[in-house]
Amino acid sequence: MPRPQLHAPEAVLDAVEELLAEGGRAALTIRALAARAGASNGSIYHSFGSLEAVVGRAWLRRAEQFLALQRAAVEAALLRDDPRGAVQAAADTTAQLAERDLRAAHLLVVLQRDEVLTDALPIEVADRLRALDAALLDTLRTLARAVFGRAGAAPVDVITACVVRLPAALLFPDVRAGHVRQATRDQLAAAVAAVLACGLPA
Amino acid sequence: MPRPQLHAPEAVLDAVEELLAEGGRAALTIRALAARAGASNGSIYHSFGSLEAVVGRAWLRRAEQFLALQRAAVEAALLRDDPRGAVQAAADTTAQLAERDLRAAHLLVVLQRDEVLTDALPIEVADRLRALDAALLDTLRTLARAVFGRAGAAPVDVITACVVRLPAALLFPDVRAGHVRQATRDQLAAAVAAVLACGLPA
DNA sequence: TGCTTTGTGGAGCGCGTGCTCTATTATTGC
DNA sequence: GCAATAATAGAGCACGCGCTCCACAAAGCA
Repeated sequence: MPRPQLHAPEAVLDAVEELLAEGGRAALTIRALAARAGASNGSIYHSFGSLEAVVGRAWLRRAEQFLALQRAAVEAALLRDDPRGAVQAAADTTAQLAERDLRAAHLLVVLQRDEVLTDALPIEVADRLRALDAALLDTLRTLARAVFGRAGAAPVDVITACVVRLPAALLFPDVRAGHVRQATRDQLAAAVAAVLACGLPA
Repeated sequence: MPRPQLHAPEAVLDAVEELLAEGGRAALTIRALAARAGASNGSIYHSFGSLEAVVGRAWLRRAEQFLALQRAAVEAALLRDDPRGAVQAAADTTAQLAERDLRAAHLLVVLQRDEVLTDALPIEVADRLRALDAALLDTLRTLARAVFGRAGAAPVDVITACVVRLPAALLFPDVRAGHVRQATRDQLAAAVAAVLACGLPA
């Protein structure tokens, strides 16, 4: 048997989150990461292959956590036969995640998905990222069907506004500031209800 | 008299907008900018002093345009004694600007204010940026007074959600895609009305 | 026609980056 | 003990970056 692993990959991903929280994507360099994780760059390259792959895995870890939370909340509401409550719950997931694990929410807020899914990612990571895209789209379609009775482009777009864009606008600044205020969540709920009431474009 | 200027500074700022539209901030390098503007890097440094200064001036040009548009719309609505209409108009300003000059709106959407106001900016540019901050805050306070009767932190925060955060969430993706849809503007109007109706946090 | 002044062009400097490469170390199976 | 395996450390490479520097060009003034 070979030499055992000294630095757990999970610890490297934690260091990624620390650096991102402190200085954004620009502060996340191989050297800074190695120093923070107490490893060497050679070691990081041995286990991850590239910096993009490290970022991809860090994002993946949190995005999967987020989507699982969202999916559970949506399904619970749908079991209660409450489609609009499901949309509200889906929209509020970022706040939920921030409550449980602020650093996880912070990562997803600081790094846009498009900054993560680049051309040079290892196939396996890219595949899992695309699978997450599909899972989110599936949730959006489920919500569209539950609220509007169908899952075409227009209904899904309205749901996307409620579940993706509005939370990004209202919750993300709070997450960046380190605390999600109740007033913000109330504003979000009101805005989501209003956009849903707006209905489908003519 | 000295040698006359061969490359108009305005043309360089136009080139900035083109590069930002094509590849985001990462694509905006001195070399790319010089090539696009048909100038040399020496020439650009002679008239601007640094890349940050170029970006600052480009942003400034469009932000001043934006704020003038917003201010005019707000004042018109307030003259009609329509405070909530003034908030709606202020929120819709990005869409208005995109209609008149898509590239101007694009610049403001692609580049966040915080990415522009860095430490190393020339004093004059930094001062004008801070003056813009003050002007925006003034507009927000005016709206807060008109709607809520006072301009404390809480009322201003509600107005900020309506006029800054909601448009960023709903309109910016459309601007990036090159076209602001009417349905999106309707959603924004509904969301703004809902957040206003939500009132001040208890 | 110099002289001064200011804009222009582009070679090149120093630096930080992602990444590679290799010697070394730690572990297990024989 | 010794070979086999794989993780580790870190020097170093190539590259692109912002920026500097200076020789030169184009204009008005004497």
